[in-house]
Amino acid sequence: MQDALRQFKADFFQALAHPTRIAIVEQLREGELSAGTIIERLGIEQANASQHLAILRAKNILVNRKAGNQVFYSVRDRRILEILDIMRQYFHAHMSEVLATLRAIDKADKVRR
Amino acid sequence: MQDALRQFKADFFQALAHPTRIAIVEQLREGELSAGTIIERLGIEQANASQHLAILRAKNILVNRKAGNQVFYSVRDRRILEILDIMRQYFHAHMSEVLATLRAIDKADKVRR
DNA sequence: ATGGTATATTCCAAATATCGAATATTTGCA
DNA sequence: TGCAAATATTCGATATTTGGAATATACCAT
Repeated sequence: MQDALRQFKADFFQALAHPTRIAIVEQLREGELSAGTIIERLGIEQANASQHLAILRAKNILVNRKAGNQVFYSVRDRRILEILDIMRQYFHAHMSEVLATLRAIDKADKVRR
Repeated sequence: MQDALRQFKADFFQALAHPTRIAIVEQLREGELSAGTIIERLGIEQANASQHLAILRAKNILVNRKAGNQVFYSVRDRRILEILDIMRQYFHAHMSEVLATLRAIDKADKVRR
């Protein structure tokens, strides 16, 4: 049983373990948005967005509502947003590491060019 | 910059996206433990434990302290435990899915046998 | 019915994560 | 010094994740 709980938690974290999926959840902080709006705001590929949305749906982090042509997504449980809030405090407290991440990304960009 | 923050968050979630690593952090809830104690309590391979500990160290979720022969690990920031606490509320609220995970694991076990 | 718009799914290749076995490193002690 | 205990690292095989291209599906309007 303990194992199942841990697997459940691990699955949950795995679902959020991608910058695009974090970005999607953050976009939905204020309320539901259509898939198209999310794609537009994040500037990502349609297929890619749809795959990430499927993952978030499968883990029950998002729920969706069809309205005619469109599909509107929203965060199912506000505790998920609470977790992201704590995360924000957490990395404000450890800003130096965030900056290290930033520098690493910048360096990788330079290599790529 | 926004991207770096998201990458940082994603890395954090990724670090916790494994049942063994969740178990390790939970073991450390009450305070530091040696690597050997963690291995003993979880009943996992030494090499495997060491790899997971390395991941948690790399993401600064754990800190370690050498004392002679042994290495003691502890959770660096109690906000990490807060996040796990919220997770507990979260899956109590969604126990039916936890049970579904449990059943899925059970089923997989049966197939394996 | 036909075409257009919105979204989802499938397929494939590259990248990454995982595990156990073997090996290496560090430290304490005879 | 040399051996044993504790921990870390490397390596190779396998599994999972990821993104893009192509394709499929659902719904609406004409």
